[in-house]
Amino acid sequence: MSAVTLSQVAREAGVSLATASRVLNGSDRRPAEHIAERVRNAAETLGYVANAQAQALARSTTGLVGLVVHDIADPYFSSIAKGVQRRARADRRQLLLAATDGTDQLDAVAAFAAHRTDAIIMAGSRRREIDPRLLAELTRYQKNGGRVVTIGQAWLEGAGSVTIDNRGAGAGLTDMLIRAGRTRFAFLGGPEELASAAERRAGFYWALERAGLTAEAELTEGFNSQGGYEAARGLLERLGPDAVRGLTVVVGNDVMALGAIAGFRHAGLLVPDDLWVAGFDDIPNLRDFSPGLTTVRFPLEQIGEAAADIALSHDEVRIQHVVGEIVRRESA
Amino acid sequence: MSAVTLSQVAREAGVSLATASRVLNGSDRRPAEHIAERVRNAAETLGYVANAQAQALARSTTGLVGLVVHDIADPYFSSIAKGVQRRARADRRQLLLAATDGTDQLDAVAAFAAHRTDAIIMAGSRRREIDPRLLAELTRYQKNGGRVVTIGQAWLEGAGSVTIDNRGAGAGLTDMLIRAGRTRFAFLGGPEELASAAERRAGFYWALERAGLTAEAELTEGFNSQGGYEAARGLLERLGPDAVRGLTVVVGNDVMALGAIAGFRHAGLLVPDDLWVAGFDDIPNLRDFSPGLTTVRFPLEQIGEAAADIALSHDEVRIQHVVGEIVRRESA
DNA sequence: TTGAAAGCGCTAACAT
DNA sequence: ATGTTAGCGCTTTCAA
Repeated sequence: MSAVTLSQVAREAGVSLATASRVLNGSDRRPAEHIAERVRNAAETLGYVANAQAQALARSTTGLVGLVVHDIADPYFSSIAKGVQRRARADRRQLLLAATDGTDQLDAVAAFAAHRTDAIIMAGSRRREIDPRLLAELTRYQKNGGRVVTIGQAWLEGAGSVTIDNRGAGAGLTDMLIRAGRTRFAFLGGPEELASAAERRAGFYWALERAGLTAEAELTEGFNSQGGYEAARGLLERLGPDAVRGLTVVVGNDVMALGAIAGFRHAGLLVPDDLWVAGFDDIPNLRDFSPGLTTVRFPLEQIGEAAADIALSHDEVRIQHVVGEIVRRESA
Repeated sequence: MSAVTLSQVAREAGVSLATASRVLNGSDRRPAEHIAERVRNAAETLGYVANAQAQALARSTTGLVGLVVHDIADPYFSSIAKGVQRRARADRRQLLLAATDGTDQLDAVAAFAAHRTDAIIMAGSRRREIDPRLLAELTRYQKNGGRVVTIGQAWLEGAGSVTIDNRGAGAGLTDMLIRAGRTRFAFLGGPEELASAAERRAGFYWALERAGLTAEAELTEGFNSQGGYEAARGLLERLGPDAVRGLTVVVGNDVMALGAIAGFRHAGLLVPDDLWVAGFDDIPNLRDFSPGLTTVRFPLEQIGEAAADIALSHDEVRIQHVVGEIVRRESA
């Protein structure tokens, strides 16, 4: 990575380092136009590309923002990432992306801290019990002037946040279904350590209880398509096809719900003919799916943008709350 | 972004800067264990986090790899990104991600060059006619020691590449369909400037021609779900529902194919009852889709990994060719 | 084995 | 308005 340096440009243009810096890399002081011209020409002919590392060192700010997601191939996270990216680019910031597959959030945060990102956005599924080392790392990062924004819940003191009303979504969705006349329910959820999974489940039970109903079954699997598939098969195994017929199955998220529908279908049960299924998020690929999945919409890209906005804003740390919107389609 | 510096650690430990550097941030020279211990303790109590920018400046290598995609929310690209990320992490590299929405690849590359990424992976849809400024920027980047890897086609001299056999896939898929007895075809494709779109289309026509067949229609729309939907509606408008019935519709990629199927469905035409549809890529969310989509599988995550592998490998630039595998499902 | 010191490329006081 | 120069935090050669 050798490259043309500023001083080479300065020499070529016959000006000082400082002048070259001023014309090439913004400054409030504007050198005379004829000299600026000379510098620009020199830069052009030499092929100068500013060294962001050196600038970062000198300016003590990197223009980097870090995003931690669980799985970038999951439409939930990739939609959020798209929003973050868009907002970051509007500010000419670069995005450092880490996909953690769940475990090594700590590594990712440490790497971001080392790279002195100006902000870190945590979209990774928050575990209910947060690794104290992760907490310590983030806290230190904040103490050093870094801004952190959490998506989902506001689980870090001093951090900005875009909170998602998972519990309300679970309750609202279930409630709507009950009012639509449904009485027989089951829940397929993700690991209870995932806060969002746990909250959606809690909302589900809260609505059920309020209506004097009880769930006929609950299964827990991975918070992904495969998990949904397995949960569906597990439900069938546990209850038998006859009992599953007529059930309204609330599933922890859309990706998992699609997997569950596939699982039921492979067992010969069709949604919405034999049973009903609903999910959460309203991920973009739902659009092409048939039957249309009843779900609770969270505007994922906007959530990403909002998180980036908080991360990049210079005023006080904000917490923004997002409430889902129930979208009724054919599946339930 | 103030933070504890190495010299603070060195002072605290009562050793020189050099020694502290050697124990904390790897080196072939290993200080005595008892002194290393002291340094590590000092770093721990002070909360030292190495400054990657400073290290980059001193070492003249950043440990960054840049990835340019078209749309990170598109499963094609997010799957590739997942593979790249995985491989990068195995090398403890950080991933700089840019989503370009098609146009500003140049900006993205310039930013990566400024950040002195060790490598740049271009997964963005390559336009047939490459912006000469983009070419110039990448060439300069290479001249300065940066490695670039292109995914799709090998369109940059001196760059590594994971090439995708789009033409072969188009021909193979169509050929298979013809041998299965299909005679009436249509093609729904993406913009002709996109190299992959154009190649798949070329393969389609090549196979058709060889069999003495001609396409009954061809439409071009956006290379995404929405484009597929519109193309389907357009096809219906052009040919009328009766002529569309019995058609085998080859679509430029899976995302677009799913959109097309939805478009047909909304018009009352069901796949595979009324017509057939096939796509390309075998994106992961196909798994839950019904009817199962006949497609040509390209191992997206592996392609990403391979690209990263070439980008990070120290030996000569490699070009790896990936041939698709036809996956026959219910849709065609 | 350990330390001193010269950079790495740039910015921003401070001088002129 | 332009130039000089002292860092920014770290690595690495060269001496000790």
